[in-house]
Amino acid sequence: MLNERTEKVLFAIVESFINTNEPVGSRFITKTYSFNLSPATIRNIMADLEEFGFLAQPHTSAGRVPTDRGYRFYVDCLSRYHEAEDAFLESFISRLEATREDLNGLLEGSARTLSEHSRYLGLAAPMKSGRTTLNRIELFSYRADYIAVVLLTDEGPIKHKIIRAGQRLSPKTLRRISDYLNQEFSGYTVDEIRLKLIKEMSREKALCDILITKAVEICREALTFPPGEIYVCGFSDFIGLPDFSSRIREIAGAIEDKHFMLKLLEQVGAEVEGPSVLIGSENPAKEMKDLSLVVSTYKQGGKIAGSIGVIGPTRMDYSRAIAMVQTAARFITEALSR
Amino acid sequence: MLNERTEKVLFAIVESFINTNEPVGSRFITKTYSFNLSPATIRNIMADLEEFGFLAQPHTSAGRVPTDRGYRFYVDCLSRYHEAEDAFLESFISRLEATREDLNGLLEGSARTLSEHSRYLGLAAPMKSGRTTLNRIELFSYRADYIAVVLLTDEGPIKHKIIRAGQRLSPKTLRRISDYLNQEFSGYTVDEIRLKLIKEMSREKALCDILITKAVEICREALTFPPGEIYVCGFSDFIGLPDFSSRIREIAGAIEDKHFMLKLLEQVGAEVEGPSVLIGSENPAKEMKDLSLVVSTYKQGGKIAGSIGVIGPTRMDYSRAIAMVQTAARFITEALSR
DNA sequence: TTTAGCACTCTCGATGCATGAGTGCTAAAA
DNA sequence: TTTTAGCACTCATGCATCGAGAGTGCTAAA
Repeated sequence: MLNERTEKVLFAIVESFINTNEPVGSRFITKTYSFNLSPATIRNIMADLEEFGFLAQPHTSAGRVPTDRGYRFYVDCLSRYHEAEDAFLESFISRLEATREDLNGLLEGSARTLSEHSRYLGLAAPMKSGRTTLNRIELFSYRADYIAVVLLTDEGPIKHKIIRAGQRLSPKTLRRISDYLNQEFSGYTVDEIRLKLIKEMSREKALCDILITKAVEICREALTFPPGEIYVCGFSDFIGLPDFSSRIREIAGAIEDKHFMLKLLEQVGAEVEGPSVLIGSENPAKEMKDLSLVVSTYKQGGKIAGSIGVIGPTRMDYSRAIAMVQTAARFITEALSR
Repeated sequence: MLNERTEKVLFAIVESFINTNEPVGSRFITKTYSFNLSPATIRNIMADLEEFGFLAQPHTSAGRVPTDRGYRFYVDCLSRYHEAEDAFLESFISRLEATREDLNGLLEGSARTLSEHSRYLGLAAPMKSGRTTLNRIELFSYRADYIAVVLLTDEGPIKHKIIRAGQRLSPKTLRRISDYLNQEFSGYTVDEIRLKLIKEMSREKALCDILITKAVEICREALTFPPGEIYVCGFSDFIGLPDFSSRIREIAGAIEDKHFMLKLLEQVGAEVEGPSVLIGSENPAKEMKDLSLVVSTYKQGGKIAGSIGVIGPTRMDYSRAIAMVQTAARFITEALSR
């Protein structure tokens, strides 16, 4: 559909726009790149590219600006001949290393590193809690009639919750309850446990064992998680980008909404292996219509354990962003598997 | 210094500016309030107020705008004859009630309620972790050579941390270590424990008890907390306020910096009882120079346990804000003491 | 097929001008 | 002595105009 020369020009235009954030004109291209073509020729090519929907003009007599389709072409090109600037990645990785020792902070640290190096928004989130595997569950009595439930998951992050017991339970009872829960449920994912709980409830009725009833009850309540964690870093740099200004409010709202962000990450990263890129209107949510998203999943024990990525303006530096997200994902995967 | 009429005019001007966010002129005042004075008289009064530093003019022929000193006067007036609109507070309190059941989410819920009702930034933070009282400490082995430490505090929030043990410890050893730690340290504040640890370290050397050595080591590491929690809600509404636009970047940066915010809350709320108000340049930090802060502390068991408040533009609705912060603080205090 | 040349379009910044809101001052009224 | 009416003055704002500059599309020549 496009000959090689046309592709090169398109690539150059997208690249220029990413760097300058100004509509790029025909003369600029001839000066900056050595195609050995006159501006007039470039103009002809540009007209073609506009016709095909890769470029757009903000107004007559302005230069051209990439459309989402233009970016898409650019990104697809990148993945071919892109090995990323090693020198840069070096510093990025060494910064990531700092987060390794602290399993708690691994995700947050990665998100922060990502945002600091890209100046976009850094994101990290473990998979929907339903898929995490329960490693251990512990119960302590707390205050008069509360129970503190601590869930250790295989994926690293601990979750805790304080729930109301309704009555005072002796340490011994608690221990027996937690022993029972551990024996029954550890090693299963939260989703599986939910299923088992339902079965358990019918069996329990037959047994009429008050201890088990209590245990099941506690477990049920402990598994109703709050929104779920997500780490979002780099807000201030991101919000200061000249690209939005007008829509700041709306965008800030979307970013602040953790449910929204989690859903987004989940939808995008769910099944794909490497980093995937969503450009502008390719995004499922309209709040994101002039933002782009680069996400990758990380794994643990062969299973997808969560996702990590960046959000930037559509004219983001995809080359770097992709390299960074990929590196970060590999890094986390590796850190988790030690 | 100011006669009663002058004070009333000043009050009216500040109030008008808070409502309209426009420099207020003499005619506007005569129309809106019934002082039965001509614009000319109001102008004279305004000139006096400007001379005293309560008002300022953005430029000749603009109306007057309150200075920080003007706001200060206004706020001091408020505290005299202000009981707040009960109808509004009613809905606020009922919204707060929803957060009561969940001790985990109490602070976050309050911050969110605060921000939703004020449209400013809602803040909540427990006191510097040094002052929290350790209720219980629990250890589990996790993975090969990690230990998950769970600290239950009297104040409600649980803290957890995963630390590297350096070697595999049997459940039995762990239990003995945690028994020892609980026996020695529960009931003390984190600061006190740090002190005790130092003493312990010298004693331990004498005893040469490898178990105690290990215990002390673990405890030391577990007590080095990350930044500390702070809940900040309502970013998007706040950032959308017309007052900043230009300084968004700087302000967003300050807000995102948790260390900064914690320090701010601590400095301000530290010792005072009721809600305290810092207006514009009264703030210790220059990033906050055209923001105002309304903070109050909440208590638990008679001790100050943390602070809660809102941040808004200097022209914020102080009357409402103060009432809300006060109510929220009382609410939390009450919820914690049940 | 490429390119030079040219007319055309549109943005952007500067300039000038009228308008209106608001002030300060002065002198008269209360 | 205090209040007010009147008036001259200031300044931001909006609007229209204008020229410069950047960039385009088209045509005709290379």
